[in-house]
Amino acid sequence: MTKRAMLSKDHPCRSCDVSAEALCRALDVETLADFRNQGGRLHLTAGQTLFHQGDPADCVFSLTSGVVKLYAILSDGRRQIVAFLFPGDFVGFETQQSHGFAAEAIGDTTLCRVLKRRFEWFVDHYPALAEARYRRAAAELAIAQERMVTLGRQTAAERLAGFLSDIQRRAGFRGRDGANLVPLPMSRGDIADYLGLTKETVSRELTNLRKARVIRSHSLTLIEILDPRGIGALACGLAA
Amino acid sequence: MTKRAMLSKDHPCRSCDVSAEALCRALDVETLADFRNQGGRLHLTAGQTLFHQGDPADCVFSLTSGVVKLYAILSDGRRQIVAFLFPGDFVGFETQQSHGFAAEAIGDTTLCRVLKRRFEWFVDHYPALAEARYRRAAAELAIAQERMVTLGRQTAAERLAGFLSDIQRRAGFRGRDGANLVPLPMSRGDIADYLGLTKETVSRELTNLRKARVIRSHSLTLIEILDPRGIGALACGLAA
DNA sequence: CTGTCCGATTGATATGAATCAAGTGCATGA
DNA sequence: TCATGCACTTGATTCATATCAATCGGACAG
Repeated sequence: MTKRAMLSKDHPCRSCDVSAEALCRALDVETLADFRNQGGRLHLTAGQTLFHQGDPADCVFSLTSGVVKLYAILSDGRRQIVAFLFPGDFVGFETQQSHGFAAEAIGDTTLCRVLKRRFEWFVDHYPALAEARYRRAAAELAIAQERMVTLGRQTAAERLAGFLSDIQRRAGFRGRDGANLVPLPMSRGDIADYLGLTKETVSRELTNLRKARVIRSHSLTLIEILDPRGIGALACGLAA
Repeated sequence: MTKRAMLSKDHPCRSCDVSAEALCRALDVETLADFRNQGGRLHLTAGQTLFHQGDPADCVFSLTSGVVKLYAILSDGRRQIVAFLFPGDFVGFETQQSHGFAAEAIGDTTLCRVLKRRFEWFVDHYPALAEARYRRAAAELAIAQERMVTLGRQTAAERLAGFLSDIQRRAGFRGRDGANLVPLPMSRGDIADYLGLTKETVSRELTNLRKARVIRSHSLTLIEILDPRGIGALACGLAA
């Protein structure tokens, strides 16, 4: 690629269809050209691990397509999924030397990878990137604190309703008939480990929502929200 | 106070006995003098509210003495304490206009308060402060993620053991006889709402630890850890 | 001292979700 | 087309923790 192309609007990062919130959006075109030369693309298929708990944390990642789960495993096999990462999400806030959590792809996934040292050089030299990184960390913190409320004090039905709302907000889309569609690319077991429940309970609560005509299943991995109000009310713990 | 005093090692912020991790430590003496003029001290007594859920978030705070609880209340009264704040801790990472959580003093408390706009001016002009703020936010995020594991997947006994370890690390001290002392200034109900349990369960589990000779109570608000290994093993979910 | 109050403890019982145990149904390959 | 496997669903039962209900005990006022 010519230098001209690197600096143009045709720069590959500019055509990246990742969400507008991706950290690299904080960089202007010329900086982006430099930045891009630092990293590489990474493809993962379903079930492949990006890193394990305890691995050295020497890279940062930006998710461009697919979904990744971030999780901890306790000594006896209990698992807690700390976050599902969607396109535009960033991995690499940890200031420690090693990853406190494992990361694994759910389905095909593409990421941009940059050496953490290099990334930090950019952060030091481009205040807008530092600012964007801080804002993302603060936003993640707020999300994590909300999740404490869910995990500590909500019932199974409330957790699931909240989960569907969240996914709808982050990855939901409209069908051609205007249907409120929510993709569930992760397994019931993954949802359970995200919500602090078992897969059986997740399954049962989905059935309840279905029977209450609040949702409708198009397939195992695609549901439709028929009653957004109902979901919202449940998620807030307002309904009985 | 003379300008000379403001710039000297005798600057009041320098004699502040807050932990070395306080954000203001990122500022040098001269900057600190400017910074100090922006804010004020705030004293709260037991049970006083610093701010409510939904209040405008126009100030940031640094805790210099005492303990504060940060919590959410659901519509039916369920409560989740998201964090206990100790001296050196910072409040004000939220990027939203309003507080997502309420903050209330547990016992007598002193805080430094700075208008958020002013604080942000300092952040923009002193990269070391921006860096320190980011690192604190990232550290809080890691703590929050660990807490998801606790709240989602640990048993009552594990949660309590982990809690005692945490408090010991943050606020524990040695008795004159070398005893491993842990202050518990918050009520059993507060501990319960922090751990996603009830006060009765907290009380019972404390009794179990006492009977197992893992801890000893000096008073309601001061316990001694007799068997740190035991506590540690339980906290990790290693013991039966 | 003594009574009162309020948080903590302890006990009895209830319950939501986990666990254990079959099915069901869809996708995949022979 | 049919077997095979796997994830999901559904049902029966158990269990950890919540809830309900007495005490207990230290702090404090009178």
